[in-house]
Amino acid sequence: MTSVHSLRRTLSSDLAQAVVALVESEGLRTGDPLESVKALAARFDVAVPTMREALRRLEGLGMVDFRHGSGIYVGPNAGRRVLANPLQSRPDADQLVELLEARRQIEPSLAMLAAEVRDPAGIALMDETLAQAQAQIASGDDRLWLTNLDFHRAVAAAGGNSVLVEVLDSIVLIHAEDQREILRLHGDADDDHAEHAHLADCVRRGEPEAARDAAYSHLDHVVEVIRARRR
Amino acid sequence: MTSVHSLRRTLSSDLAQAVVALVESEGLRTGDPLESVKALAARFDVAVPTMREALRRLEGLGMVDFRHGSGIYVGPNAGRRVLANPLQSRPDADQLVELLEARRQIEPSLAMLAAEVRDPAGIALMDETLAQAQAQIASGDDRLWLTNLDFHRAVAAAGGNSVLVEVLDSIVLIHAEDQREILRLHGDADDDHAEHAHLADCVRRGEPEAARDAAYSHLDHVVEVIRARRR
DNA sequence: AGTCATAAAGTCATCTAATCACTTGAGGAC
DNA sequence: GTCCTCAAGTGATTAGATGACTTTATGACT
Repeated sequence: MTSVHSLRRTLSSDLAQAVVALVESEGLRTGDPLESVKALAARFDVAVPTMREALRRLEGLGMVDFRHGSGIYVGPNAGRRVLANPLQSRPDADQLVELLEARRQIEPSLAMLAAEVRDPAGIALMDETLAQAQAQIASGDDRLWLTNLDFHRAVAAAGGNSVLVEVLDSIVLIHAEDQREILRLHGDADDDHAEHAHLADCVRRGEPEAARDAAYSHLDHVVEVIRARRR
Repeated sequence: MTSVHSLRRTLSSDLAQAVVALVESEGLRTGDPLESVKALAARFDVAVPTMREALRRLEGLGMVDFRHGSGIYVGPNAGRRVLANPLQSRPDADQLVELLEARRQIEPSLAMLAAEVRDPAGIALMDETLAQAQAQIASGDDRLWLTNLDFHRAVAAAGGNSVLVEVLDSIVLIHAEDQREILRLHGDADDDHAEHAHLADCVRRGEPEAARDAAYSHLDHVVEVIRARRR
């Protein structure tokens, strides 16, 4: 059952690994420029098209960005271990339910950890996103759904475990575009916000069980809304 | 906080997406052959190197495999939404602890779901990996650590939620190579196996709370073993 | 009939070279 | 100082070539 596929080494796979090692050894971060394709090809003594193929591998993973006319930059996924597949198609109705059920299973344990650890940066992010959501509800801002995603990320961040942050972020990203529709179907942004606020309170107060239950009932509610739509 | 990076469309990114759509529309699965690079280039009316760049993006994600002299095949990650970054370096000691703590937080909820759902395929896999592990312990087989990974995957599978299976698999893959060392440090394969067997019993019997606690104490034990090594 | 060896065709892997589109920085004019 | 223009550098895509690998077809032998 252990995954078995092509293990043949190619220059492009070795080069991709070498670029990752270079990014790490030079302490580069998202947004930092790398050498140009031509310079990298020279550094590793390969042809430009071969270097480009290697860099496209990295680009597919979000580890580098090509900027036309400007150069190659370290991408948003540099240093990240768990990823959302950027090329997977939008979930259908069944898959969306499954996704939300997965969240309903996982997020309570993340909320619990958040209430135990109460990482200050995560707490600050929770507060920030709650305030922003409040303002967006008041002004009818269309971007509320994005802010709600950020709230969930912030809860994960309050647990102080970067792997869990990546996991939650990956799950959320898979159906990011659907969140807008979910919010619309929910039909009550104030109610949704109140559930978020209650969860945040439990986390802030350091009540793991309450936080777990708040996260569960919030996600359970969302699952029910989406289930209802499927009938 | 929402990720912002290059949104400029290129042929290679459009082509990558088009190949994914082609794989889906033709119902292709891991291991199935695609058309040759040359034929794909002709199909999409682009030059071969451009097609190759697009396919390298997909290769980076594990969605296609290039086989020298043979052709392009659908890769192991086709259809998969949550991935482990194949190019991330091995975790250092701190990161390994963080990873295991993440598992300690998540796997109890997966075990709980497994005990609630008891998906037959997942249960069968659990039984199979336990029996295999038993045989490997008896014969001193070096591959025990691989089988133990499969056991954890099987528990996730028993929950019947494919997103959670991918999540668990991704987390496990991040530190796959370290599992060998973890098992060595644990020093007691029989004890480890007994913990697995106990967890499997709870799942089989449909006891969610017991399964959750079994998973937690098992992972907690592993975390302690690794922490001890760090001192 | 089946098996084995060889050659040809097809395919990937890497390279060289060219042209076009975009960005950045330097220099000059005001 | 600011603004504009141009040149240099950079990515994007194409065309073409050679070498390494795999698969298939054909012929010879048993």
